[in-house]
Amino acid sequence: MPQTRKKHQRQTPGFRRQALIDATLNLLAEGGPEVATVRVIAKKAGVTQGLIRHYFSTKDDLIAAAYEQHMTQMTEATSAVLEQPFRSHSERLAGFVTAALTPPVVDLRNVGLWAGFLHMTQTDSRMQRVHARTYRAFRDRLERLIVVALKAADLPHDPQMSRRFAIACNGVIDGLWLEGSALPDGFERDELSEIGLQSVGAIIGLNLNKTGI
Amino acid sequence: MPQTRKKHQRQTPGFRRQALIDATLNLLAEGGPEVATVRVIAKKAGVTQGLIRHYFSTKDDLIAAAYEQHMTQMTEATSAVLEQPFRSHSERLAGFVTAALTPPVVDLRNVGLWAGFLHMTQTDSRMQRVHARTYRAFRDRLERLIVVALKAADLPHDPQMSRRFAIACNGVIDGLWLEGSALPDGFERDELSEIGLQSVGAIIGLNLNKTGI
DNA sequence: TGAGTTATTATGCGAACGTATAATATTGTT
DNA sequence: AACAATATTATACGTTCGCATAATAACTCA
Repeated sequence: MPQTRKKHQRQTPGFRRQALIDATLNLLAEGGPEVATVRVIAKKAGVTQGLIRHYFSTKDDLIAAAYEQHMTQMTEATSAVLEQPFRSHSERLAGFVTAALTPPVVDLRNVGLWAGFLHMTQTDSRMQRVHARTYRAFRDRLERLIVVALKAADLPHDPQMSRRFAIACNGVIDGLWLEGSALPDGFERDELSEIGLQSVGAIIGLNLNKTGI
Repeated sequence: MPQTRKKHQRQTPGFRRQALIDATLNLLAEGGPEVATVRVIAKKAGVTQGLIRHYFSTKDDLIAAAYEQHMTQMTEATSAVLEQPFRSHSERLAGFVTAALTPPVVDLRNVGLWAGFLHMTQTDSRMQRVHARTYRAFRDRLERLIVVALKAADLPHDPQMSRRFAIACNGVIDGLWLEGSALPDGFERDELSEIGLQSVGAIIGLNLNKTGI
C-alpha cells in the first residue's frame, strides 16, 4: 500500500512566517505559554511542526518575533488616529488618549499578550530592551502632544514638568487601559475614555472634554 | 550495601504548605511558569517532589494557593500604612497613595508575579474571580479615602463622581506602580510617589503634596 | 519536458514534564 | 519498648515537549 502524503501548496517565506507568527500570538493570547507548543502552533498555522524549524532557528526566536510584532502593532493602532486632521492641538491630544482607551486597543486579547510579554522581560534581556523602547516611544509621543497643547493654550511649561506630566498621563492611560481590558464588563460604554480625558486634562491643567466643563 | 535514605525531620502540614507556596512564588517571580516545575519547587522548598502531591491534590492547586496568598499580601502591604495616625484625611489619602508607589509594594518581583497572575485570569475562572475581587477591594478602599478627604475639604461630591474619581486614581496608581516596578532604573528616587500625589490631587481637586503647591 | 531547488511532510530521539504508587523514616501514644 | 499513624522519600510510568533528520512533493527554469 502506497503511503499517502499530505497535499500542500508552496507558499512564500513571508506568508508562512506571518502565518506562524499569527498562530503564535493567537495561541499565546488564548491559552498562554503552555498551550503554545510547536506542534499546536504548526497545526493552527496549517503546517506541520517541522516547518517551524525551517523558518525560525528556535522556538524562542518565533516567540520573540511574535511579541515584537504585537507591540509594534499596538503602538501603531493607537497612533493611527493622529493621521487625521484635528481642529486644535488639544483635540489632537484628546484623540490620542481616546484611541488608547477604546477598542480595538482596549481588548482582552491585547492585555493577555501584554501580560505574557511583560513577564518575559524579566528573564529575557532582549525582550527587556523591547519593553523599555516601546514604553519610551509611547511616552515620548505623548509628551510631544502635551507640550504642543500646552504651548497652544499659552500655559507655562518646562522640561522637568513635561517629563512628569508625560509619566503621569502615561500612567493613567496604562492603568485604565489595563483595567478596562482585563475587566470588560466592569465599565460602561465610553466611560473609560471619558475618565481618561478628564484625568489627563486635570493633570496637565487643560480641559479636554468636548462637552465643556 | 544498605541503600541510604535522606534524613529528614517531620514538620507540621502548615509549615510544609507554606514552604511550598513560598518556593512556588519565588520561582514564578524569578523564572516564570516554565521554571516552576514540581521538581524545582520541591527542591527549593527542601523536600522531594512526592510531597507536593501529599499537600496539594494537583500542581494547579498549589499555584492557585500561591497566587491567592500573593494578592492578599499585596493589598495588605499597601493598606498597612492606614494603621498609623494621620493629622488629616488628606494626609491619610496621601499616605495610601505613597505606600502604593514606593517599595516594598513597588518591586520587580511583585510585577512579575502579578503579570503571570493576570495572564492566568484569562483561562482560569477561579483566578478571574480573585482578580475582580482584589481589584474592587483596592478601588473601594481608595474611593472611601477620597470621599472622606473631599468631605473634610468641603468639596462637592456625588456617587457617580466618586466612582469615577476612584477609577481614575486607581488607574494612575496602577499605571505608575507598573512602570516603576518594571523599569526600576527609569525613575528617580521618590519621583513616582510625587507624581502620583500630584496626579491624584489634580484629578480630585485637592493638594496632596506636603510641600505646598 | 526534465533536472535542480527547496519548501514541506513524516518520523524519530532524548529529556523533562506531571502524576501515581510503594517503601521507609519519623513521631506520638500507651 | 512496641505499635500505629503519617510525613517523607524513592522510583516508575505514560505523555509531551523542543529539536533533528531523512524522505518527498511542489515549483522554477533551462
